[in-house]
Amino acid sequence: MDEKFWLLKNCDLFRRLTQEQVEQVESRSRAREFQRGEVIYLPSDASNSIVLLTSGRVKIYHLTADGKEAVIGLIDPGELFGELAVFENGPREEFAETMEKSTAVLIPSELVHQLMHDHPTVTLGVTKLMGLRRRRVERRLKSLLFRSNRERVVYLLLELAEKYGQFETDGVRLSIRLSHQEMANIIGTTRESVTMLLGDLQNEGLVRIERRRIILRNLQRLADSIGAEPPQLVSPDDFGTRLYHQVRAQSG
Amino acid sequence: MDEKFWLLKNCDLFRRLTQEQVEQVESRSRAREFQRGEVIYLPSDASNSIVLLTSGRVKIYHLTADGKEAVIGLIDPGELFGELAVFENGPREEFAETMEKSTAVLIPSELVHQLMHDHPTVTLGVTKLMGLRRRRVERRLKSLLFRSNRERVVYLLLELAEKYGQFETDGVRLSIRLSHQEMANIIGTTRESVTMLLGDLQNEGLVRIERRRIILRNLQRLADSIGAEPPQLVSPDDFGTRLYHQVRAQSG
DNA sequence: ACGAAAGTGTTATCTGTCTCACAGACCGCT
DNA sequence: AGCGGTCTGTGAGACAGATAACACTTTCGT
Repeated sequence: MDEKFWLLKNCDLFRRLTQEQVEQVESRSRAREFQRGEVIYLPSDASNSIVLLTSGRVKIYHLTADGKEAVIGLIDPGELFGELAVFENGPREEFAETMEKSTAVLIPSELVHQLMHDHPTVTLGVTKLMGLRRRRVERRLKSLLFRSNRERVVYLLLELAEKYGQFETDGVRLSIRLSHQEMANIIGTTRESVTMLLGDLQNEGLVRIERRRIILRNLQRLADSIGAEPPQLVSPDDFGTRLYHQVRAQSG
Repeated sequence: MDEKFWLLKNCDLFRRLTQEQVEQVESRSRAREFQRGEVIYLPSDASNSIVLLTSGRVKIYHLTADGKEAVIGLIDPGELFGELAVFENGPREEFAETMEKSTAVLIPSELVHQLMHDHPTVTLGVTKLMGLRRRRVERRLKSLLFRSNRERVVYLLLELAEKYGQFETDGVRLSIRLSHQEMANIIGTTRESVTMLLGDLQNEGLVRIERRRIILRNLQRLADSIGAEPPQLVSPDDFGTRLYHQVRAQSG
């Protein structure tokens, strides 16, 4: 079996399909490799397929009139994106761009449509996906409205910890590397402010930065400092990550 | 037939149900009237039902640590809300509060669950709803990140025009009345700034304000002034509004 | 391993927005 | 019609954050 589709078979959404249906999805989808910084789709594209990321990382963003990137979300291996295509086939509204070398499977939206029609679990899965992602965006919205830059940075760190945090002896290490500019694009501020604020947090002993890796020394104290709940860390062997490493082990 | 449920029968989501099923929904749901400013649910509530607004207007918001309302969205008659309850029955995250005297039907989420199971169209409807609302939030997010207060106000006006705008001889009138404070809570700024900026826009001839009603003199010019697309106005006889007036005519 | 490109750290200056404070307008009630 | 409460308008002062400009460091491709 083609290893490129390994993830497909095991993706939440398609797990319950019959062998036959999986083969149909495989045959009608195409896998593609993208270099770092390549655009997977852009706003003027007709949205006739949804995308499953199999390795790498993707950012979804809008471009403002003066050329700034307003990042809406990050996508990790095992996650679907561009799924609004299921309902509309007009142009999309956002950019999807790889942040590192990545591979993705493009699934025609008619196919998904058909699967949803035949297979209630698929529909349910899509609904759940939308719901979860919507909640994520709503949380982001609330953590930006009325918030100072410091609060935004801390929120971002906590949010990242939830998804990428790994417990270590001296705190929680974020297994993702973002440039200050990229962080600024997520929280709507400038690169300089991010630099300064991370410096402050380091001086206060709340975080430590070593070779562009961020370690949160004390999750609780960090959360307290902005009156938020400390996040529930997703265990490092969660679904997406597990698959990711398995696939890498196979292909490496 | 109980007039309170008239909307239920004709709501997008339930339109395709059998007579029997509609009756089931009716019998297991309860309609309630709320005064202006009443809270329909709050974050600590268990989310065991979803809500259909039949008249009035509701705001969905989060409360920040220092007591500010971060408004996530407005709900109009015919719209469902609190629908994330379908997936989780932990506590909710937001407040739902009426902005005027309203009536709403509370539908137990197990019931919706069951309907979704039996009736693929219902699932599809819920999915569509989630997707659309997510897109709305994402647009909001992008129109707040990196945006000055002026841009935010203009965005808000354009967004309101899309939903509440009615063509008149001298421009587009917004058929919704929001206080400056309420607008500020939507775009994450202060009441004073909204007052000033609306004043500016009026001086520039872009809007006119008469007795708390806002008229956008020139949609195109307004949109141009912040490098945005002028919105596609939903015709005033759209689904929700139409039903709203029908119901009011019946009960009046 | 080297050089170019990308990312970081830091400063001085300038500007938009928040805060606080108050006066006046309007609105809904009885 | 009148009154109380909620909204609107405006200004002065303080401050967070944007901007711009630069030196330094790290990373990555070949």
